[in-house]
Amino acid sequence: MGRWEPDARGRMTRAALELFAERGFEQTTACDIAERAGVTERTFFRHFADKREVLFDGSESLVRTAREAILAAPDLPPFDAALVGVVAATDLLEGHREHAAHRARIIEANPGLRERELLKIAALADLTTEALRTRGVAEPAAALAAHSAVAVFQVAFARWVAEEQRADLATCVAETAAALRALV
Amino acid sequence: MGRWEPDARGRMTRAALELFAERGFEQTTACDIAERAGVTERTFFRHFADKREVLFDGSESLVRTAREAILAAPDLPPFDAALVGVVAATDLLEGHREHAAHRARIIEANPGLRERELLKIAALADLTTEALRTRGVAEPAAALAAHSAVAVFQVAFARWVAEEQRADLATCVAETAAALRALV
DNA sequence: GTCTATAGGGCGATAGAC
DNA sequence: GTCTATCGCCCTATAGAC
Repeated sequence: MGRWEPDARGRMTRAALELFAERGFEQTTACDIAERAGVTERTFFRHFADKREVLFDGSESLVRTAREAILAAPDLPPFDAALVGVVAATDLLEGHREHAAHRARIIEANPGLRERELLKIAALADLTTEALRTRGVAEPAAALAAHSAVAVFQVAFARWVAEEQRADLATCVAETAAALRALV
Repeated sequence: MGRWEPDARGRMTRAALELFAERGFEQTTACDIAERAGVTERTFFRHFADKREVLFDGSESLVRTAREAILAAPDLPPFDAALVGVVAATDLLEGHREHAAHRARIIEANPGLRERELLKIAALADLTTEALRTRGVAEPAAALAAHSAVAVFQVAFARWVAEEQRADLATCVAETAAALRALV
């Protein structure tokens, strides 16, 4: 057995989610999280640029999945291509509605966390724009299609976790996309 | 003459813009800004919740303008009503292209500032959604129309400050809105 | 205005993996 | 030997409390 327990990163993300739920984000110090995970505070900051980042550990793979799906898709109109990326990203969340809702509640309760989430969503929009451009879509169509698809994702996600509906996320996205088309 | 120089708030916002441009956001402390503005650090934090906030002093009136324009508008389809709000907000920026571009460059260079800007944009989307709902628009149409209009604003603003074009902001918004309609 | 806790970066030491 | 993860201590700026 090694000198340290394995999966320090996973232990830290789980500890953080627990502590934020128990006593709130602001009332939890980076030191508390590190302690519960069995590492030092300094190790925490080596894995995560700041305290908020520990809640967004999976976001990079989500964005990468969207990007790759767009690049691999058949030839489609810009908005449809952007939706392909969003749908691929949502696939990673499907089946984890409880966890997503739990996490969303923590983020909603703190403006600083909301801020960070918006940055991650903006990154999704930016990478989607870039992927569309790689597929030959010109500006401003690429940026507009990307922002619209991401707006669909946001609205659909909010409805999905709002508990009233039991539909899966893919269905929410499809319905919301149809609603947008009817609207503009 | 009073005990203190007037317009401490204005002096602080100007000092901050200067210092951020001269040496960057991170290399400027709240203390530096206060010093150049001729106030104490404590006074700075009395006016602004945190260091970033000093760059977003006008954003509240922008959002309020958008909201009031929507509530005062004649009866329109949801997306058109949302655009009325965006256009009203952009009126406040018209004629200050140089200043807007300068400020945008500072924000773009710092992820933390980008984060704050996204929060302000999200506030614009949220208030627009709420205004549309007040006008009788149901969900998810209200949220989708608001997000789409704000996306148009973001893309149009980016093109406006990108220097190549000399068109005014209202023209950029109109063209971008037309592009979105053609797209979805 | 003063005091203080927390965030978070710098640097060197240590101990395993290769 | 190099590379990488962890640790410990020092530091400053932020931002809230009194």
